[in-house]
Amino acid sequence: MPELPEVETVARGLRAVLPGRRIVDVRLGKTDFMDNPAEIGSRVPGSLVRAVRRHGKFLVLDLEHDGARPGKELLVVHLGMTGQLRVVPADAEIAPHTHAFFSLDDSRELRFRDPRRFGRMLVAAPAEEEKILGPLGADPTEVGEEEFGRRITSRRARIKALLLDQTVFRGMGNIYTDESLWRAKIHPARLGANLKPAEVARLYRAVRSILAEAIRLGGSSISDFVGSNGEPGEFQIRHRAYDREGKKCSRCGTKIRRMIVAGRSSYFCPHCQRAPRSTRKA
DNA sequence: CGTTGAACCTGTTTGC
DNA sequence: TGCAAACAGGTTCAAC
Repeated sequence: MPELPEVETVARGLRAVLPGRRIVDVRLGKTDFMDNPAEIGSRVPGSLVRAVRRHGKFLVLDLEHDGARPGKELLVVHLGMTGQLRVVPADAEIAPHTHAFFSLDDSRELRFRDPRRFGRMLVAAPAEEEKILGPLGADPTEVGEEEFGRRITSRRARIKALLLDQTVFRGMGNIYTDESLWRAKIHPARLGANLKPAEVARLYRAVRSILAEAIRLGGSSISDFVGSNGEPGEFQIRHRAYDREGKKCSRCGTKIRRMIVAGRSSYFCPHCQRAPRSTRKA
């Protein structure tokens, strides 16, 4: 669920409360989704949170130790499918599947909850950042139109696969990919290299406007997404394609269809988004 | 290069 | 009603 707008929502929420706070204690539950749980337990306590950043779907907390053993650390978190990061009073009830507790110096706690444990968490030295986040592609909210087009038209993979590929663009997931393709009137099975300039231009505008609006509305809450303050997002009410199989396209009235593209459920309007010859009929 | 399917794990929805 | 299958915002890896 957490795609770029949801992770951005969490990042903004954490940014409002964490910088300047000290993490005084760390307690861990299940740790099978952590790269180095023992290191998290030993290297995070005592650190000061300097900044909160988002890189694609990754969240990065810049930590700094002062005193006896000064140094910087990065706490890297990926929310996977069902991950949540929330700041709550230290005595708040513990929700099921809460696997990490970071006690703060203001009687509150940063908690990580993840029922499916598809998330990821690790602590790393700043020098390791490039190795971890370097492979990620361009941020779709910052990329220029020219580079956006180049990354698409230079490839013969399906546009859906390209938008989902985190080494092409970082942050898009199944929801925003379908919403963007619907708005741009492009079928998910089209090949990147076959998109015409006008289509690339439409897609560029669609991606950027969809992501911007989703961020503005705090992301999409399909079943359980909440921001760091526990508030759900509201963009799901604006969905025009995702999870709308059988419902009418809001542009033309044709029923939205679902098909598997790039291994993922893909929702599209068969009238507005014409299929390429390769997949037509069947 | 590009595609497909399975795996990771738990919870919810759907179908018979 | 009840149980099993299908499905879910993500990523990664093997096989073709």
